[in-house]
Amino acid sequence: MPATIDDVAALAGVSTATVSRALRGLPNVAVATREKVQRAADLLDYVADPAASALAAGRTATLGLVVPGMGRWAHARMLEVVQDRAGAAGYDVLPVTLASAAAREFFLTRHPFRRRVDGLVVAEVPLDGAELLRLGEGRPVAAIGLDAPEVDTVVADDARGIAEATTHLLSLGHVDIAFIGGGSSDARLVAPAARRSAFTSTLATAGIEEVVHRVVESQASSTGGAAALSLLLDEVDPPTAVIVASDEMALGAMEVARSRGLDLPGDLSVVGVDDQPVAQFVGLTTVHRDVARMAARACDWVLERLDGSDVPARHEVVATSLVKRGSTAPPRTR
Amino acid sequence: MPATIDDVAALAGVSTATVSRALRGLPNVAVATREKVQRAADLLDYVADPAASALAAGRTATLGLVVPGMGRWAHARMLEVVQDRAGAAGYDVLPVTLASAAAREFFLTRHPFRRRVDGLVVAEVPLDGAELLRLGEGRPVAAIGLDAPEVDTVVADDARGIAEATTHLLSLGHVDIAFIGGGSSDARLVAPAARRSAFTSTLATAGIEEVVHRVVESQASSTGGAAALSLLLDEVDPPTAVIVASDEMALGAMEVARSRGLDLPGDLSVVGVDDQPVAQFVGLTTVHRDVARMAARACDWVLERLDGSDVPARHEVVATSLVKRGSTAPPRTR
DNA sequence: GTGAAAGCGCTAACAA
DNA sequence: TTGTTAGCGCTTTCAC
Repeated sequence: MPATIDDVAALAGVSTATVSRALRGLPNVAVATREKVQRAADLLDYVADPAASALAAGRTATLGLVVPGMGRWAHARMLEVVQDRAGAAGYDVLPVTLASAAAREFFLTRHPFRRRVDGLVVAEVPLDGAELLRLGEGRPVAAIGLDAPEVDTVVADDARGIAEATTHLLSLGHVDIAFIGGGSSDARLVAPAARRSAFTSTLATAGIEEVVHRVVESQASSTGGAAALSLLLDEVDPPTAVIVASDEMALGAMEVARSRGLDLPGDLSVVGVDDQPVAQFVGLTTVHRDVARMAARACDWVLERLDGSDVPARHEVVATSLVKRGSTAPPRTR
Repeated sequence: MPATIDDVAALAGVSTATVSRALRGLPNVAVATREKVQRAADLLDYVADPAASALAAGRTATLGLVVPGMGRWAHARMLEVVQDRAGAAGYDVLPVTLASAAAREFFLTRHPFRRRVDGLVVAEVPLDGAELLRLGEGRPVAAIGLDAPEVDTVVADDARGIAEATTHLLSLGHVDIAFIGGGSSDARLVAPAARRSAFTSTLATAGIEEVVHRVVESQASSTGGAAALSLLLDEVDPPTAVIVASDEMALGAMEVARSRGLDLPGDLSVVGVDDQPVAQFVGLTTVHRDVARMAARACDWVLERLDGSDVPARHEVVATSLVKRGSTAPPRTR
């Protein structure tokens, strides 16, 4: 059996309260006492039982991270970042995957996070402000990619990035551009709608009357991207350029184009979103999103509130930028 | 304040012991009583405090997952799979990243998992049998990609896959083949050494005297792959084919080759390892590893032991297979 | 089938 | 500065 606080107290010749104070670095402990306790703890290889601490203190020292899954690079990266920041502050992070509406409903009604985490960051899971508050049950919540005045939020400036991408394609001379959305047209996610409207309004304000454009929706996976582009290529007059809602989808789209014998970027320019490491290595032009920064912000905000900060909800927009690579070029004149 | 077991007991008109039994589905509870308790719990939106349960029962209902990081696709996927299996059995999963030797040392000596998880799966973190046992402290441990007779292990048949890949290149007519390893030549990881020796011995037994080959080591990232290939291409007589220890590294290598004006696969054939989804979309020939299966096995084994099973340590080798795609072709005759 | 009661190992007043 | 003493909210014998 592992040593308990009583063992340490006995060995150090002090009370358990003193051991608790000394080991947690609380003030009002004599230096000599603290050292004595520390030695005893080391000797016994003592580690406080997190469950007992949590029960007594009412804090679990863990943060919840709610994501739609680990399949997308961005979400895995967010976990890394949150683990890092939270870990430095002494918190564990408990990730949870909420992919389906059923899973979300279960979480909202059965409260598996109740008394299990001290605060949570929710990333790109379609939940509105009221739902986030319900999820939080009084604990600090920060959301990534969601629009909720009630809690801290950080979102990427997707609109700006897509507008840039659209302008880029127009300036290359494309007049027939398509947009492939990431499926989840759920209004609670800010990115999908922002991207779509940035695309259409940029084309509209470009003032080029003869620009042809179309918007299709598909699943946010490489398969989804492939399927959507297939549809577009089947049309009588396929687009010469396409903006795709994520790098994963863009890769799927590129593969379909190649397998149909298209020359990239000659026959088709492709733009993605995220700028995951792979994008660089396949030469994909993409809208860079600072995923690490978003995750760090959200995590830090939760930590701050856990530390007693009680400011009104903050909302940050993180800049995006278009990274031009080889997957975009002027359209081949037919 | 959330409802406690006492609230439920009072509302249902029974003792807390009965509530505890009823809600956990234990036997020896009258049907009527169970329903009454369930109704009270629902009404009060009651959820048992995990900390209190853990303290009282001595079980945390959470599994630890130790990985070198979330950056590689394979590890993110393993987390997904373990979350899935463990979740179905009522366990949370607490992932922990152990990248540096310092972090491993900290974990081994400070026991942050003590009383925090009931069992753990360790994936591709360089730890030997004794260290795994230390980490486990009596709890069930399953390891992925490690060689430890003391605990359950599951490894991919990397040797087989690399041998197949090598044979494939030889049969295409390559006589100058290089191997780029994943850096961690740590003997506690089985894959690196297995791959290297499979490569060299396959070439040796091929009996082709004039085959030129070299082995270099680099970091297990796209940057690492790029750097290693750069070195090889700088040599007077660069290889016509290269086997790279992961898909990420392979992508980096491909990018370097292209940026030097090489035609792929004409001037250089590339083979990766893992077969992550992206590999398909960039047409990368690669050694498929059934990551999901390995994770599921490891997780299930831990769960079984938690369930009381006490069989001797099991060791499974999961088959690999070469997936041929466009990144490999006969060498261009110079 | 159900209840009473004794902890699980720690933290946090409150005293001293 | 340190010790005493209640709990924190459950689970689990052991009676009944």
